[in-house]
Amino acid sequence: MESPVSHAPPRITLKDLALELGVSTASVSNAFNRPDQLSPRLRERILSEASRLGYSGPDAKARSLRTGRSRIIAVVLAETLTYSLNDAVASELLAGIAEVLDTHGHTLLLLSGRQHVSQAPGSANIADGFIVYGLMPSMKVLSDLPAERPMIAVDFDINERPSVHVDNEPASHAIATHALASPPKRPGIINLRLTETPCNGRITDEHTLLVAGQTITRSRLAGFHDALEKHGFVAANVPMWNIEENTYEVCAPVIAAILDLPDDERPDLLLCMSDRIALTVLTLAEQRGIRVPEDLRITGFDGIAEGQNRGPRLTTVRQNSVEKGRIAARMILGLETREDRMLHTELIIGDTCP
Amino acid sequence: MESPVSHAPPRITLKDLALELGVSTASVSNAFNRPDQLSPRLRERILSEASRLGYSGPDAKARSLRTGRSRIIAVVLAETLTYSLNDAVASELLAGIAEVLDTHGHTLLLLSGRQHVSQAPGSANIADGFIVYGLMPSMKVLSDLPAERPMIAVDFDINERPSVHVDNEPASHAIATHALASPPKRPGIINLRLTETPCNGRITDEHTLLVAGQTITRSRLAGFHDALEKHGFVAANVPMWNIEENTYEVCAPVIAAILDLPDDERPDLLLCMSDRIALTVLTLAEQRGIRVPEDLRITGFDGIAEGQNRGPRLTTVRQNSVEKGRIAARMILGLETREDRMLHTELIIGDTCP
DNA sequence: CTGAAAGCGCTTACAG
DNA sequence: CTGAAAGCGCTTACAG
Repeated sequence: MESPVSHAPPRITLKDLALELGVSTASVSNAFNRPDQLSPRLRERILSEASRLGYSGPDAKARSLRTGRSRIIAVVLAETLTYSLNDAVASELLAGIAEVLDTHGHTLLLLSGRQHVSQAPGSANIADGFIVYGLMPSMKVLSDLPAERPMIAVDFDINERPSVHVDNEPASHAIATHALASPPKRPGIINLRLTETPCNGRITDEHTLLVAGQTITRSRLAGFHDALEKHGFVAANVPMWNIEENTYEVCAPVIAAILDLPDDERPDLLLCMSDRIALTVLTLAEQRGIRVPEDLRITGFDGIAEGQNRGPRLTTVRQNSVEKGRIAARMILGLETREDRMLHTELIIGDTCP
Repeated sequence: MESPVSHAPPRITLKDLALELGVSTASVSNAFNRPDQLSPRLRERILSEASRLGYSGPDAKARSLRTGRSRIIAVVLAETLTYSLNDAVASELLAGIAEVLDTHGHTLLLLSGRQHVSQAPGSANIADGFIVYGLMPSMKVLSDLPAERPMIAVDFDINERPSVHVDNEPASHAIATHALASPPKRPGIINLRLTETPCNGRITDEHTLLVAGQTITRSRLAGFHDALEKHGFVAANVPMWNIEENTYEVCAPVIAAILDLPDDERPDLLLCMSDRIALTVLTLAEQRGIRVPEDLRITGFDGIAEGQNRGPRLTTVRQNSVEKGRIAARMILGLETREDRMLHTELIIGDTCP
């Protein structure tokens, strides 16, 4: 803190410190890493001298090379970091991961599957393990990671690697069943990233959907469709829209177009694949004087705080993203057996679809 | 990807690869790092053999030791990671930082000033530079960081280090002036982390406030007080409450107590130091049938999306947290001169205090 | 409890 | 364009 930002920083090393003190480098190392390997007296002397000379402990680069471990766990996010950091669900996942890593002396490195192009060799392989969140735009990102280190997939699958999921299909089946208990005239579905090629708007026959098993949104759709069929609707006839990115800005135009349909075409129930989508529907409906739930019922998915700490409260399905993160982190650290996990969700009946 | 999680991973090194190919280690290194240092033919041969043998590039631990640079920038957050990741303002800052780092081939390591206790030597000093966000609970966190590497303070100050701020005092002066243009009967202020000892509720004479210059909320308070005095109020008589953590859960009880005051004691204008606080006031007011803005006017601070993409829209001051992050990141990378910066804010007149 | 020594896996002048 | 060699700063058996 004291030292100014100088051009020739007198970087002091463990060896310098040992020399200065007239002890071996082993003792200095032990003073920092294994207190039981030397006398408290000597340890004290070493630490105080270190502090005096501005030596703040062994260099992490050298230590990680020597020990083969960095105590860093990387989280690889399918989306851009900018998006992920501002998405409530991703943030909760990261919070759960960070909580466990922190408790166990590890730190969190953020990587994106949508990096800037060039990206030379990359510092990714400094990490001791990888938690991969969401369907990667390219599998190359993953194959560049060192295969011998542990890797956990969250919300999608990687060959031979354990994954952590929530029960997407039962969850969306449950919420759709709840919504359909009082029959809508014109149900509609707003999907999230479900088409093979980008589509931000109505899904038509032109579009190919991602294959089941590839994305969780396909499972959510299956749950909706099954419930619709059971309630006498022909699933294929229920209109669907697609949203490319789970942000207000990207959702808004698609939803505006839906809400601006003539009264006799406008859906009176919208099953949304995320709370972000549902909240955007809610805001735009309020702006238009469309009454929720009288004229339009809305359901979400995720159970984020923003949908609950407000009025009207969102009817949704809560997934415990924090716990998802904790489990993934514990598996990476070897505190929990590395095997596929499936978390349960909880139906929350709010005001937007009582 | 193929290889199973085995117990004895046949970790291959650059040297092994060189041996296998019958070339020098320098050539292999150059194949990955400096394409111009060898023939395209040889480079191709090296890369394809590497790929065949499952060598995914030079080990980052060794490279960072050798070069002295890790291409990792650490962000040290004053709050817990769990809190910071779920806070909109912190997330925007991180997004701005990540955007710039990503563009320039760097990655982001998250550290917290409120770590788990023991935390041995720590991997913090693996980073090439440090962006420190918010007043640290203890300065020890900072003095443990290597002093010779660049460090930027955001939203607070560190001796001898450049800082990035927004114009807190003018901003809160401006929004208070706007609010006071139509005179309230009973104005009140809800502060954020302003007391020396924790206080979640009404601030009384018992409490000592943090010193000016130590925290941005003190500057915000100065702006409020100055505007109040100019409008004929005795600042010292305006009731103040304090919130310990900028989350709905922590805000709610304090705000509930304020709103449940008898009608003739309840403030009719609440100047809040964050949008999170203001939004919580809004939600709890709606639940109680208190009309906003007729019975109660509310102002926020930050300009987060959640306060704007909804109805009624929050009246607030927008700070560009993303840009704050971008600037800090550019300074750390040496893309911008390392000097104190002050960003301007923008008054947003929403529906909660027209 | 201490000290001398090897080596983690790279990159980079340097000489050819 | 290529190859031999030094060394980044540590930790860890190992012998004393």
